[in-house]
Amino acid sequence: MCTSPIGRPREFDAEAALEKAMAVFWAQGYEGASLTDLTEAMGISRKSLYAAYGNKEDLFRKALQRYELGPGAYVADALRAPTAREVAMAFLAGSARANTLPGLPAGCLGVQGALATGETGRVARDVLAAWRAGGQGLLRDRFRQAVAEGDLPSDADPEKIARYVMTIANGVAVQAAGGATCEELQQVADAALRNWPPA
Amino acid sequence: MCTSPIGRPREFDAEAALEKAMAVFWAQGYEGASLTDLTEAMGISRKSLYAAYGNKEDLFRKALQRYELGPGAYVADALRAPTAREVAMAFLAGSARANTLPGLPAGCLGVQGALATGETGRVARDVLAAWRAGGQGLLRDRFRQAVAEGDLPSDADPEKIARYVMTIANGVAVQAAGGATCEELQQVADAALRNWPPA
DNA sequence: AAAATTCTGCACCGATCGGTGCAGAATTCG
DNA sequence: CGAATTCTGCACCGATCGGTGCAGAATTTT
Repeated sequence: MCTSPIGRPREFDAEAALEKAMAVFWAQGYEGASLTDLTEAMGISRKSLYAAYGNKEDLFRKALQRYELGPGAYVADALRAPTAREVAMAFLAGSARANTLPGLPAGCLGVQGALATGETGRVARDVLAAWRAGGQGLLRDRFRQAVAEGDLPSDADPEKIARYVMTIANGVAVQAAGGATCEELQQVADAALRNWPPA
Repeated sequence: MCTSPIGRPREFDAEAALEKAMAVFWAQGYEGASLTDLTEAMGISRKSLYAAYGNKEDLFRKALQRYELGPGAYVADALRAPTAREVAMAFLAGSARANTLPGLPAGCLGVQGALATGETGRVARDVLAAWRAGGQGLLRDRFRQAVAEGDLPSDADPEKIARYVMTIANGVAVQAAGGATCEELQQVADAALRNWPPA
């Protein structure tokens, strides 16, 4: 058995470096983040990056996972709220907050990362589109459960409600990228959920 | 006096070619649209492009202006509606339609074009961010007028209402890029304006 | 000590980028 | 006709891209 592999041990914190990479992708998008940008932010050499994370696309996928567990954790939190309305409120409030975190890029990695790209960024764009669609699916499932529980009226359409909520969140991300503050975005979220269910 | 300049006349329709360029920028973003993509879609040579439009950045600016007069004309139309609520409704309905036009890219040029880019696309990104902010300002001014006319209550905040409406429109653009249909987006718009004013 | 592994850092690869120069044909003026 | 202008198309520029190879030092194991 071997407690640690033979050879010189890794000198950098792989998790901390991944967090730096996440921030770069977040701020500059997949294609806008060059390997030089990434390695400089992560404080490691090109070779170390490839040895530790694979290639740029692999690094991006890992950064997206890191985003889900860090700044994007509000999604999972919101889904645990007791009622559908509270789910929606927590989701939008979390979105407003996560899109305006001090010290981190404004907006949402899932929006900023690769809405439109050239051919080289097609995979990243598809990954993010699927990621956003997945999140919307989670909301829909949660609202379906609410209908089953009587928390939402039986004629409510979970799909439409999920799309409504996610559309606001997407708009919030774009607004944040343009400089809107958390407070301003929270007001938008409040207004969007003034009557419930929305559809 | 000279009715036409000396020399061989231009063989392509500059307006039609600009429309093609607009579609390419719309679908692929500023950086994602290479000169080869553009010239192939426009059906002209590289040299003709530079002679007729300047450089890539100039072409992008002209394409954005073309967008305002074509697919984006719903904004100006909506602003002419008689009441604030009708302005908002027309704006969101037009947004839903313009983001899902058959034969043209899904989404909004102002969103797709350059949310996040590398250094080379910084100018384009700033142009688009300013463009979106400008549109929001137009809404705000229109809502200010509505307050002055008594169409909106005197305690209504035109700035907040404009931001609310624009956030929905931004979210609609992202949704459309992900494949949402016009009908689905219209339902979102309906829900967002169910109670009025929203804030 | 010897082997194994990872480190840093630089040079280099082929590909693509935006943009330009040049040659030769085409067309319209005086 | 000759001058002027724009056309097409290809080759080329320097820069940057993602990714790799290599050399030599460092640090761990057996």
